[in-house]
Amino acid sequence: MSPKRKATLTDIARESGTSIATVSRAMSQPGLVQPDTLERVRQVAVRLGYVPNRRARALVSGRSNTIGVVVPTLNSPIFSAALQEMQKAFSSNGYQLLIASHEYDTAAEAAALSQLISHGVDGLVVVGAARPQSTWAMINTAEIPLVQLWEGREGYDRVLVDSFEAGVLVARHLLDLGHKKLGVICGKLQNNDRQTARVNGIRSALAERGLHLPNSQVSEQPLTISAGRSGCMTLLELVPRPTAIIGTVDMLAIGAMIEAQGRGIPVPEMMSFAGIDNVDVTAHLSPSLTTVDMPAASIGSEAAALMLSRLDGIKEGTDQAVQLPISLVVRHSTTRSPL
Amino acid sequence: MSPKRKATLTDIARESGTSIATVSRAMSQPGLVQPDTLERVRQVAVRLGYVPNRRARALVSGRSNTIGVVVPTLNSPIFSAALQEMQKAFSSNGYQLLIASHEYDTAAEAAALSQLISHGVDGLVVVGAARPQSTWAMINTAEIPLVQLWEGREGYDRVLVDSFEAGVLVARHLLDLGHKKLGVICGKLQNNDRQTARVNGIRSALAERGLHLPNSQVSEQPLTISAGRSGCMTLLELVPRPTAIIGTVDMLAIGAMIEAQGRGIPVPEMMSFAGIDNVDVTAHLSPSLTTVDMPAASIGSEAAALMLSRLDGIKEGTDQAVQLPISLVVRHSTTRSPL
DNA sequence: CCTCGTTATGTAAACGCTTTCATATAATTT
DNA sequence: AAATTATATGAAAGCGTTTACATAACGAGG
Repeated sequence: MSPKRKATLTDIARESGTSIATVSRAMSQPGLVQPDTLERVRQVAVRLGYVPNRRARALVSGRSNTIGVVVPTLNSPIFSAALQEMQKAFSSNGYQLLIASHEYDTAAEAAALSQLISHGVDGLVVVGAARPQSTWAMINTAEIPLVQLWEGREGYDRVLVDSFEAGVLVARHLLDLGHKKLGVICGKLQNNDRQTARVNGIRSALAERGLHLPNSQVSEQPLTISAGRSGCMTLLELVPRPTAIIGTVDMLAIGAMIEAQGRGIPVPEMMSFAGIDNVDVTAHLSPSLTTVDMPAASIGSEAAALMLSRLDGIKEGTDQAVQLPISLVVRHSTTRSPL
Repeated sequence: MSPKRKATLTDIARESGTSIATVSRAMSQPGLVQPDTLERVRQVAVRLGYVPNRRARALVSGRSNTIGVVVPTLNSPIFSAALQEMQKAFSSNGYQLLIASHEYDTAAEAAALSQLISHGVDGLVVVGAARPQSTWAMINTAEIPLVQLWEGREGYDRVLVDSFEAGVLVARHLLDLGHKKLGVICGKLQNNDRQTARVNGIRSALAERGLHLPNSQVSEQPLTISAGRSGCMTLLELVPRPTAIIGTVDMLAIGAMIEAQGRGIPVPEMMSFAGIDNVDVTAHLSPSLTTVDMPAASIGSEAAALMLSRLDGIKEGTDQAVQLPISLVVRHSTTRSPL
């Protein structure tokens, strides 16, 4: 029933009375072998259930047809969406995705990258640019194309969305509605340039109006709904209470809004809530959540396009940056300040 | 920086005045080389920035330290959660995850599996057992450990949750509340044994009470919130209207509930809604959603444990099945039938 | 001393594939 | 008909490792 050893080129060569070189060509460059030989080889290949060994192929050709992707976490609709698109684009170009996550730990990220590199990936995709010099050095010595997502440093390809501007947009929107005291719930800021930029954007928008955001009005939290709730709890104790709360990711804003509603605070009449990212659910909540659209899926497809152009040698030389547009999505969770 | 060639064992051997075999041993079995030689080799290795080439290692050793995982989609909190756990468990055991998705297309799944196998993965993880005979044949000839998730056929390791029972639980709950006419919104049933089993479970619970579920009361939809909304729209046109709607995945139930609320139908007073999966948000909706807890994260970690035990050769021989418990989570979206 | 283990190291053969380079045959030109 | 060119195929050289197998050095037991 099942052949003991896996079929190799040598087996096919023997069975089809030809040479290993011819079989190799029949597989990868069919144009180079005569039609009848090709047919014969193919039949034997099918009969033996031949599957090419990509490891061997990778060893000799120096290419593995594999792309390494390192994301902070798989448990986020944002990164899932980007991954999903990359997976689509890469697999239809014959590439496989080697995926790792590091749970926002720089050491874990370095370890993952090192593994991927020694695995021989043809390219690397990472999120953000905040990582120790040693990690950058490792990436450099690998000498393979790198694409950075969301944020990115110069010198490497990158697909960007303006996190700072996202913070500005959402804060300005609330200020325009007359809110003077904001609460902010954000993710851990250390080694997270997306979060940092968003908060900085908020601060900058406040500064434009001569306002200041003391640390007491900022709550750092994990990126979950429950964390959003507890962040909200903290902020509600401020005196006077903020009239609006920004979650720097939607999940936090959602949690915060739910917590407020649970305490009988009418949203948005008494208190406004806004997020950033525009994940699916936000449109369906009641009230629907005002947020800033950050096109995660497009980031994924753009990244794939960028990487593929590098791998095909179409683009060479200097680094490219693609900036994707973001936009404020005003829904029903924000309204004029009651004060 | 000089665009130097990557250091290999040969380079280190030359520079350290020893042989390639000794260097290899120094790397992988340090106990076999004399301390001072070891030291000398290590220093040269560091100086040259040596990184072992896993492809070559994989070629000769026949192991790639890579696990292939094929999921229907990355865009689902269920699969993300499972992947997340697997990633954690595998990476801390020195394995990398090679991930592919197929968007519920069996041909795409077969292609992905073939790619993974030819990549030389040491093990495969798949979701469900519904795939053509040809795909199973391919898996068989690969002769590597396989773990099936959610559903699985005998003869291969599997981590199971009882999808049929999930359907039974949720339907029985509604029947107990006096509901007589149910609407069901489910995912595409073809080649999806999880969805099929859930619907069958619902049908079976109805049959226990002598009730029948005509196809007109079942709406097949993609697995999104919007799809849940449009599924709900269809079902609302039935005369008489169902008094309760089951979404066979939470996203569908959420969409349905939102649609009903949007039309001014009081939930749960006038109409009950229930889902299956118990994803994060369900607890925070208003009203919170009654659902069946399906432990996606545990499925991931159990799967990893099973696979690792196979790879370490701890477990040999017959297939193992791990059955994880599920449970009805009654929240506030379901109540007694108004009729 | 000579044989017998140990222990440390080197030699060389795989692993399965791609890819020059050379050769043989067929097709085209002079 | 000879010379040139194109086309198909084969032989063989790696790609960077691991791993039998062989060799050499060194005490120990007889």
